[in-house]
Amino acid sequence: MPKQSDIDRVFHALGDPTRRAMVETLGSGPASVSALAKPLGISLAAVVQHLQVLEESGLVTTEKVGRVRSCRLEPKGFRVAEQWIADRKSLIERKFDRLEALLSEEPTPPSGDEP
Amino acid sequence: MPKQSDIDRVFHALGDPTRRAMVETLGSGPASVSALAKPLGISLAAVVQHLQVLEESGLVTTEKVGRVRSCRLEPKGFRVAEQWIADRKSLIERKFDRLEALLSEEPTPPSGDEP
DNA sequence: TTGATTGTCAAGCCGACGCTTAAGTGATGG
DNA sequence: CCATCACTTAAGCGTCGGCTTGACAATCAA
Repeated sequence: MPKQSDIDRVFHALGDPTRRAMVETLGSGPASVSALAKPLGISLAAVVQHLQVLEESGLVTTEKVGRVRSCRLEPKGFRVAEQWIADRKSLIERKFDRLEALLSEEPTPPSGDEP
Repeated sequence: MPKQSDIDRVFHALGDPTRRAMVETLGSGPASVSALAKPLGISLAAVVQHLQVLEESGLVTTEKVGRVRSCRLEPKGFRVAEQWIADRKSLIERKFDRLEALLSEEPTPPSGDEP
């Protein structure tokens, strides 16, 4: 089970549109820092800062070979976010089910109480 | 398909730990503004501000009856976030599959090209 | 009506965050 | 070796976001 601080880090990381754009770029395969920077129109330094956040959140891993750092998506962080959302959704739907059961007043309810 | 601005709003809303705590509270059923404020230890005004963000993101709906505003989770916003994450994850896993295919050098590959 | 409850609005404070520039490091190519 | 490339680090700047306080509804109970 992921710790609270893991959840905090992942959602904080995904909260920024620039970082999400980087994640989307990485969706089509590993990329270097400058390749990530190009479509964003911001400085390399800014990208590096975002990468640090993404790495600490477990959404991205990087590996430096020679003078280029290669970045790729990491499933771990995504599972954390996915799980949290799935948990909330299941709660909503459980309520919905109960509501439906109440509203639909079936002709043959579990325990008939109509006249 | 959700618009970019929808995605922005949802992830921005979920990016704040206080708002996520509110969502978790609402997981066990609808609650009033002051009920939401109690476990957080912040002012009512702050909670109302967070509620505005949550409502604009489609994660929460509220309805005022009498002098109490009742807040509940709304599936719509969650689907937006879930979808975005699922999309990224599918990309990661697709890569993984291809990698496995390459690494495992099957004895009977789809199109044999060995000597 | 009076008073308490429940929430809303406006203003302002302040720390966190995203970004920039500038200077520095290490690998690579000629 | 020297220049270039691909980052990295540090410092600083401006804005945004979360929170508070205080004044102001609106509703309910006695």
